[in-house]
Amino acid sequence: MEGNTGDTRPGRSTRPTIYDVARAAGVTIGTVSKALNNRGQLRLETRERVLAEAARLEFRPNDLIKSLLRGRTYTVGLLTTDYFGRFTMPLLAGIEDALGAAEILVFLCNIRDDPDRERKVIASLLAKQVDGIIVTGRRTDPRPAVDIGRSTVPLVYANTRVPDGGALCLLPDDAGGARMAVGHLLDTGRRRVVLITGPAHWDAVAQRRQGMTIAFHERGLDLAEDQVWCGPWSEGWGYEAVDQALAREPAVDAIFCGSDLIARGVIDRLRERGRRIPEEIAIVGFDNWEIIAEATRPPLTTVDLNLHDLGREAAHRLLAMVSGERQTGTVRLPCSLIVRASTGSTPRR
Amino acid sequence: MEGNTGDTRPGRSTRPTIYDVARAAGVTIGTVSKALNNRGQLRLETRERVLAEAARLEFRPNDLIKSLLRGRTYTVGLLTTDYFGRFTMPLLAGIEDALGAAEILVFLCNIRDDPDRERKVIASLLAKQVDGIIVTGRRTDPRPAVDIGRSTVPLVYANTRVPDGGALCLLPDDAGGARMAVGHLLDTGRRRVVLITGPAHWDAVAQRRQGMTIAFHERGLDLAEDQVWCGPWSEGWGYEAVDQALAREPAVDAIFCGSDLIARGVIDRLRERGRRIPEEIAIVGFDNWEIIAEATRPPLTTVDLNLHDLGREAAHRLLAMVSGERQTGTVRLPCSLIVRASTGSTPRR
DNA sequence: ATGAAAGCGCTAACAG
DNA sequence: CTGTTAGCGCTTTCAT
Repeated sequence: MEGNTGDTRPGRSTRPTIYDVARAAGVTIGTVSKALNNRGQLRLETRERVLAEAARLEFRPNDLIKSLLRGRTYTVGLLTTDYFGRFTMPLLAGIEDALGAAEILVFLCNIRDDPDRERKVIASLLAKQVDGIIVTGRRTDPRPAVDIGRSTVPLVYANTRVPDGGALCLLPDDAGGARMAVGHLLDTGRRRVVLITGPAHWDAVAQRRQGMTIAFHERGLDLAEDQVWCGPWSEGWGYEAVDQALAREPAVDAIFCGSDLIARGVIDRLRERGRRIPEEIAIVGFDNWEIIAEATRPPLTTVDLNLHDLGREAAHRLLAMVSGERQTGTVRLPCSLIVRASTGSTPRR
Repeated sequence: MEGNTGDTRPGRSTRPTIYDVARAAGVTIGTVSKALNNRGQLRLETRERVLAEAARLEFRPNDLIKSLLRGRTYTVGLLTTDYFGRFTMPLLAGIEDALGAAEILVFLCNIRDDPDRERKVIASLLAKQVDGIIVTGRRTDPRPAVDIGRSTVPLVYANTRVPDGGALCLLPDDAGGARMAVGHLLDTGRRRVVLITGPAHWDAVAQRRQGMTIAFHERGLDLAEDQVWCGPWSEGWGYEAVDQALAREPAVDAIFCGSDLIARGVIDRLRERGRRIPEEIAIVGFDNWEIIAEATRPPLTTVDLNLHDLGREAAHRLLAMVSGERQTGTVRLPCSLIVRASTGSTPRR
């Protein structure tokens, strides 16, 4: 006598329900509910018998109904536009940490920079009654706010932001990271530092440049316009930019790169040109993309965006909002400097 | 008069329900249901009035209830162990393609090689009544089957497999990809080809080596033991292995690499040693990790695992299983050869 | 200590 | 053409 054997009610699915357990244990569903949820007053013997039957039938309560009753589904949506997952996956790991081991599950939706897809995904998430939504992106420039209509689902932007001041946006502190990185270069005696970075109109580029400027000012130095080289976010650009930078200022003793990929191109070109790293020129990257940063020769000192922490923070705050707290504003979370051999321990001068 | 204004039933949430629409339109919920779902016989005027009220109230039907009624949730679970998302994200994109634009949503769960976490995630997915589960992994070696107990949720393994013959496992055709890659080398006149690859005990390594052997045999050649170099999956290994391989056989004219990362190390070392690519030595990689493969100098000919297609196929088959079809066995899906400059167009001999 | 019954929001069969 | 009602599987009073 297994499963639903003997069940006479029509239209039943094959999975055992609370009715099956009740019948098997010779009690009513109310009693089963109490036994399973450790509520109410039950004789120990009854409770145990119910539990035993539930286990024997491999009864699994249906969360849909609990959700219906509680008004919470213990699910959240994560919107991303990041095809390669470089940003999304660490963020997701942090989010999962904050949401507990499978306590709350995450719908990951790639909206692929398609507004129509975004609309559909939002509609679907809302229909599925997610407890909250986290929106993330590849870049930190402002994007249009997600349109959730009259819905009041908690919403957090992580590694992206919107013009709307009522929204909560969590971003890495790019400027702070750059300030640390360049501070490290200056404090180890470098003086002719240039910046080779991505497109000037990117928010992250501006932020990091700003951080570099601050590091300079803090030491009574100035960052000149011609020490900054903007180009595409590619290894190839780093490679090319080295020639341009050295042509203008042959005595460069440090290069701060806007990304690890750019740093990789920079290092390759410097080696080809016979410049020793870090003895003659120190290099710092940005992203701590380990597969790159640990493979350069020498390994690359770089800034870690701490996206895992950012994800955790985003989820924590989302949960706070679910509990009724109001959270707004733009928050910058600290980056970390990961020191490897490309900046050396002993400066040249 | 907006939202729930006037609602007298107690314990109501803030979101409008079908009752609100019914009252606003001056009909009963049955009529609203028919109007919203385009079912039954309704006067056009009534239907339009209901729709108008629903739109005005921004009524969004609650999928939880539909799921309850239909016995399907239009959600699937995706289990992964891939922290960086290199394999997961393309797979997910393919899965999303097959599942339609937000028709079906995906719970992405990173189980981090933790059996306990896996158990919890499975329990949670089953409780949430997912329509199916796709299990993926970083490597194609057999893993223990996922334990879903007495549940009958459709299950597909993608880019990973289990010993259980009753399961459906979808894998890239590593051997076929290697055969194409090496065939390409041999057909463009290379004869002294070596393999620099990952750890010998990885299934993918064995498969690719097997494919290479086949390509050799098809042309009446043999792959000798000493033409194969196994080591870690790292750029550093590729770099080192070049020296070892050239020491044993200085006349090598092609290197088939087990991964793009290894190929990257190989290319770097060859350039340092002054060997011209592809004139003297042709290089083929594996993975088509574009950010690497397009940045090597010259750009890398490599094998694409077509994970996007694999994801799509996995989801298609999962849906077929949801519809009652039975699917079992291990299926290998074709890889593609992406020809770039590292193999040249004109062979040397 | 246990049973009975209302209800979560909606669909679908059946009445009227 | 529209209204009524019985569930979907479970939790939670309220009776007994």
